Amino acid sequence: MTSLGSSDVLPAAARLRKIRQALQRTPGVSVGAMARQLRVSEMTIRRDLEKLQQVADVRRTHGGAVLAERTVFEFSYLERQRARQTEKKAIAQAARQMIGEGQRIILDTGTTTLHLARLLKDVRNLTVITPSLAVASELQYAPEVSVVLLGGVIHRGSPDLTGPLTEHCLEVFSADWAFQGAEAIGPDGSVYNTDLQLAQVDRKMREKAERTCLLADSEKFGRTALIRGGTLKDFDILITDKNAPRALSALARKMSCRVMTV
Amino acid sequence: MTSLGSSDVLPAAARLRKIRQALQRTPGVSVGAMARQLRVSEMTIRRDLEKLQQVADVRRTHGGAVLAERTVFEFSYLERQRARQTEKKAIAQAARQMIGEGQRIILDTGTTTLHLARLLKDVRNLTVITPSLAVASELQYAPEVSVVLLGGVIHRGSPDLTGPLTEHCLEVFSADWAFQGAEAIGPDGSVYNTDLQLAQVDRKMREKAERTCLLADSEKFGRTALIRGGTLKDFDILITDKNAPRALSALARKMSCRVMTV
DNA sequence: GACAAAATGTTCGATTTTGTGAATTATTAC
DNA sequence: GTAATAATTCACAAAATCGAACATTTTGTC
Repeated sequence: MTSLGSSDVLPAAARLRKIRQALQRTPGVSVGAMARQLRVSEMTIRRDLEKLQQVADVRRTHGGAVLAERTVFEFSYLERQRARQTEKKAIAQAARQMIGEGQRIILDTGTTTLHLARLLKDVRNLTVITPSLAVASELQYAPEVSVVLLGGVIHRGSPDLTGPLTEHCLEVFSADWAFQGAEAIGPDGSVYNTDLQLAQVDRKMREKAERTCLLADSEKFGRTALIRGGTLKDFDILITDKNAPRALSALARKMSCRVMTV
Repeated sequence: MTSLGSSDVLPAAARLRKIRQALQRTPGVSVGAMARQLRVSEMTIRRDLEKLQQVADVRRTHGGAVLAERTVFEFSYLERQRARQTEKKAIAQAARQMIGEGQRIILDTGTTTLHLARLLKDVRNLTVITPSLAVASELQYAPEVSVVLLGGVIHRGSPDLTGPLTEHCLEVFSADWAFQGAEAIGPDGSVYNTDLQLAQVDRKMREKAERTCLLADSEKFGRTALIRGGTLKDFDILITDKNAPRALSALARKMSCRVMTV
């Protein structure tokens, strides 16, 4: 492949082109390989790569070079659980029914609320307030929906913003609904989060919404987690699935929280 | 010495990409398989995975690694930024020199500031406050940098947050530096933006920073744009490139704005 | 051909990356 | 629960790579 044409050294410009081509084919080139292939010293290749880095989308690395990354902005996170997708979708569907045109709603972080976000793309004149980059991303192109992203600190590997700034942002809003998930719901009706900051943000959200709704599939019941962020009393409605424990209805009623089962 | 075989050994960075690609194809990779496939020791793969976990959407597992779920914001505006790349990079480099460890800086929206963001990944103990999803995305995996995303409304097709909420968020901060771009700089030293909200947010940023710096390549001079957001008086330093007009220096001096040319 | 300028090659100490084996920790099987 | 097995981490030595300085070759110009 390299041996076509003259086996002599190439002019500099041609060498740069060859390096660039090689980069296009493979995920990266090594200084040594290029030097051998183009019959020049390694130092020359290094200087070439330095040059290419200046003028082209080539990035120098130890041992060689790679092509610069494409420019797509992505936030990534580890999906908590793929489990219970069906239940979560059904719960989201039920929540969707409660939202009307022109409303302002607060959508919390979580997989269930993310499902809900997907169902909101065609609600007319809707305002969605959220600390979740995933929710924001999901709705960014919905023409009828305006998305307000709350401020906050970005945590590595997590798709949501939390912290004092997030609470501070919420301060200025008032919404028709707040939809939240939970990590666990104890047998006494306590609602748990994994994280203190998250719990505080959640509390503030409930303050700022006229009505509040908790989305929790049946797996969440009877467990606990690190932070007790509130109780069922704090929610107007709880939406869950058919596998939720029997005792739940009575418990919720005592705490003046309506239960919807899907 | 280099003439030995080993023609298929990739530089480290390329290996990281291969691993990431493999991860994209299959739900997970094992340390052993990767080591065999890439002809390196398992220890090397472990170190690679550790690195990937730090800087990318990869999560380590016992025995291998998996890909974290991604949230993608895609914006098309980057296409036109090809122009003046070299100048913008050089300007960003100069700005980088002014930032020290442990500082808090505000980074505005724009392609030049995005270039600057790329140079900040290894600044220790840095806090970056920004309304730009692109900047936030760029720095989300920098282990030493904490990123505060300001709240605001997401506009379709634009990777940044603006509006009253953004200003409200800025209220609580105070920073060492504010770095901003501009759409145009008039012959009288007026600084122009394309958008009123952006201009207002910019003004607030300057209020909240001890020192302010304007990043503008020479193409911006002598033009105007929709909104007059401020003047060179509002900036302590202007960084530009060699092609900037001669008159600029005198003009800037009159407005007590230091000029750096790269 | 003679000269200067640019490009390339060489050498070498410093730095980064990699491999190895022992000690430690997690996972699995029982 | 415990033992057996696999994976991980740690520390250190070996190997590869880097870049600067200087030597050498090539190129362009008169």
